[in-house]
Amino acid sequence: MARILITSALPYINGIKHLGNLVGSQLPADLYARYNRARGHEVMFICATDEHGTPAELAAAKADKPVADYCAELHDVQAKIAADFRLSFDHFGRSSSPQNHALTQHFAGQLADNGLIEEVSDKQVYSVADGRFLPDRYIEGTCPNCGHEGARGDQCDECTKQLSPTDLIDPYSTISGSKDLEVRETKHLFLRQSKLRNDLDAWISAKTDWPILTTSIAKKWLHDGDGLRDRGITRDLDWGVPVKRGTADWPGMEGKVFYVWFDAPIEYIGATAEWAETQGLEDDAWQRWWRTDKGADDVRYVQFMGKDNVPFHTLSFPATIMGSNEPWKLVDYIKSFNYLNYDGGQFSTSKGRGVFMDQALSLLPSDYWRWWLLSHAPENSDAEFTWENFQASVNKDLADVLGNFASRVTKFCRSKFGEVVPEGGTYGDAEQALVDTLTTRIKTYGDHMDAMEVRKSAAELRAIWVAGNEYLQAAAPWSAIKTDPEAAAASIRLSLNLIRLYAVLSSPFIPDASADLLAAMNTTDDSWPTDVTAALQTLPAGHAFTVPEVSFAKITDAQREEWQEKFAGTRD
RNA sequence: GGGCCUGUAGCUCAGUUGGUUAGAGCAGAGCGCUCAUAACGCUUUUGUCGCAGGUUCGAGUCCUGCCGGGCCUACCA
Repeated sequence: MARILITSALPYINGIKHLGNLVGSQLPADLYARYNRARGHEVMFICATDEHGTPAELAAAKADKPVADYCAELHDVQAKIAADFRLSFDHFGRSSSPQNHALTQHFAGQLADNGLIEEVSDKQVYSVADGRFLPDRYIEGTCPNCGHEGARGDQCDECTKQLSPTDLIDPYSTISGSKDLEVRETKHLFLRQSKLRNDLDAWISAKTDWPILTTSIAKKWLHDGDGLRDRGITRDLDWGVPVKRGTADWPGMEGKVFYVWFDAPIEYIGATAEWAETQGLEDDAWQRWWRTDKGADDVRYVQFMGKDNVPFHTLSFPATIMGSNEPWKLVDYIKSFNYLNYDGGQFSTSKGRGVFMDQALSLLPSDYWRWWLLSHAPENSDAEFTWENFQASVNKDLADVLGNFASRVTKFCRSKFGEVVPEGGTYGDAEQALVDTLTTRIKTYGDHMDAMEVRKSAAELRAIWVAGNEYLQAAAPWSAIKTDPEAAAASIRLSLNLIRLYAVLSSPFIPDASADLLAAMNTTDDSWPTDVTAALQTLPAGHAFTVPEVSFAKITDAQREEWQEKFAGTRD
């Protein structure tokens, strides 16, 4: 039994995430977590809300709530939706937790002790009306290059020129619209990750089995221009982890907090500590996942994230870990994803374009979304969600191939033998051929899942479902029943066991339907098949079952058109 | 501007270190079955592998150039 630590990139706190966010990190991480649990491994699956930073403060202000209250509320909202999507986190934490505060301050202290923190005085734009320093992109004005009037302080979208806020003509705050801006001097801590460049480069270069997407982004940052640059890790904000050097005050840093991108990945550790607390366990319970001197040596640590998160997970966070000079667990594998687009354009949180997690669940059960999203995961390039494709895929795969199989077998059995596994007959060549096919395919399925090849796993699972229909067609118990009832009984006995097997194999993708099928088969045996012949004898003759409800109702053309219309515009 | 990814059947995608007649699912066509959510099974049509050169006995695969799509470019997170 292996021990596997799985983290999903932290969803930001300022609202409900869309399907593109979901498929880029949380959902594939859940697939991997469920699969490894099913294989009998010890899994720690961690996620949390990322709660600090300017957008959180502004969202709270807009909602007219104290930021702490706002984050607490949105955390609960996100936790509820995650649970409804059957994301099986062992703990869904908060980056604002006391554990993360302490850990973040601890890491900063270690880094400072090791000469990896530098104090840098910088000039930043301060908005008097807003009473805060503004990140570059919260300042807009006229582009000095092309004259575009809506240029942001970091870049002009019109001519794509890189800008500094002070370059802008007639700059104003995008928060208040105020032009009462001034440049103020402010001091910040910088992580001297440039000093770790060679270590990081060697580490990344050794990861030859990582997705190209992951390593190419890391190498770009390592080698671009003068190489990896140092990074500011503090901000002038109220909401966040106060800057401290371990437990001691940090002279000159009063009133400042750590930058959200410094404390967010540390929350992977913090959330595991939160988990221990909620379980009433001591520190060693979480440290055995994270400290190689306390049992984490044999842990395999896998991270899931969208490509936008890759630089922080390949460089900044490892620099924090390495630079601490303490035996913290470094990531072993980073699975990164491209973006999912929506019907010809991008999903957009700010523009409310696309389908959001809560809306999705108001239309259909989570399994529909899980199946489509995972079987179309944007692994090699950006992928696109269209309602036509969604309808066609879900109807065919889930309703016709899998759902109908369970339906035709159980209903036939009920009408001919009653709701009990029939006895009699023996297995022959057709059954052996099926076993051989399944043995091969289940092995392939497992290999793809181990490799986190999400689309290929889905395709193989589907092929396993198809094998059942092929067998049934060849065995044709509806014909056999007339001349050789024993043969029909044997086919149906096998097919009923096949339903149970499908429920087990499918559970990482579609946990609710799998649970329903197991319940209908009146069994709690969800053990992963190692010997297919044995697995297909789990339900013995005489075992009672019930005909399951229709697992997957089809999406009608009318529904599809209605949803297409409904989500074409923007979210209220 | 620079870097990276990508372009394969009508659609969504596989194609290992270059090696025979380029594959899968869906859609289309034909046949079969009738237990089942008009579901299932079998058979089957379609490709100048973005374009143009080059290397090679041999290129979807390697090299160069061009065209199209996308992402990143360090103060959004």
